[in-house]
Amino acid sequence: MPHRRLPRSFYLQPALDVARQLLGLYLVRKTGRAVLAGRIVEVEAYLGPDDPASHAYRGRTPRNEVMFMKGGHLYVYFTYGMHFCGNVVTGPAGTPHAVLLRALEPVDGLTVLAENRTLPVMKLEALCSGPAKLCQAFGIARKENGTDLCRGEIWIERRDAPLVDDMIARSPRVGISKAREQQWRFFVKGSRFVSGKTGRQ
DNA sequence: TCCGAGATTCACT
DNA sequence: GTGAATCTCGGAG
Repeated sequence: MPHRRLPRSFYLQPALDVARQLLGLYLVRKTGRAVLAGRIVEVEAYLGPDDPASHAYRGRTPRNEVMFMKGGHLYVYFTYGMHFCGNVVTGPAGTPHAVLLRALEPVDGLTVLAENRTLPVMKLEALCSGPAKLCQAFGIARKENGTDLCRGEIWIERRDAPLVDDMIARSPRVGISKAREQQWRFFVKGSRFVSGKTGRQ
C-alpha cells in the first residue's frame, strides 16, 4: 500500500470521528537526518465550547488560537512547566475542536526518537507512551505550533487497513478534573504502547 | 506494585 | 497568585 498523506477532508470531520479513525494511522516527521514515524494507539477528543476540559471552552485566546484554524493544523501547547503536548485540529475554521495525540508505537527512526528524549529510554514501550513523551521524541515544540499537516514536514498517513471496532476501546480522559463522565479517550485494545502502566487500561 | 511529590513555565483569573 | 490535557524517581507496603 503506498504511503499517502491524509487529505484535508479527513480533518474536517467531527473530532470524535477523527479521533476514532486516527487509531492505527501513522504520524510521520521528515527531518534532515531521518524519517520518524509512529503508529497512533491512543488519542483523546476535545470539543471546544461544549467541553469544560478544553482549552477553548472559554473562547479564543492567544494560546489557543490555532484551535480555531481549519482542520489539519497542529496545536502544540506547553504545560506543567516542562512539557509539550500535540493536538490535531479538526472541523472547519472557527470550530475549536482538537484531538490530543497521547501515545504512539515507534516504527521508523527509533535511534533518533530515543536521542530526542532527555532521559535515556531503555524500553521501546516507554519511548512515546504519553503526550509529552511523544512530542519530545518527535521534536515537537513551540515552533511546531500551527504546522499544517497537509503541507509541512509533519503529516499523518495510512499504511495498513483500518482497524475494526473490536480492536478499539474507550475510557474517560486522563489528567483532567472536568467532564470526567465523557468517554472521549480512544485506544487500541491490548496495545503495549498506550500510556500509563504497561498493559494497563 | 502503588502512591506521593518535585520539577519549572506559562496563561489566565 | 494559582493551577495546569505530565513525567519520573524514590520510598513504603
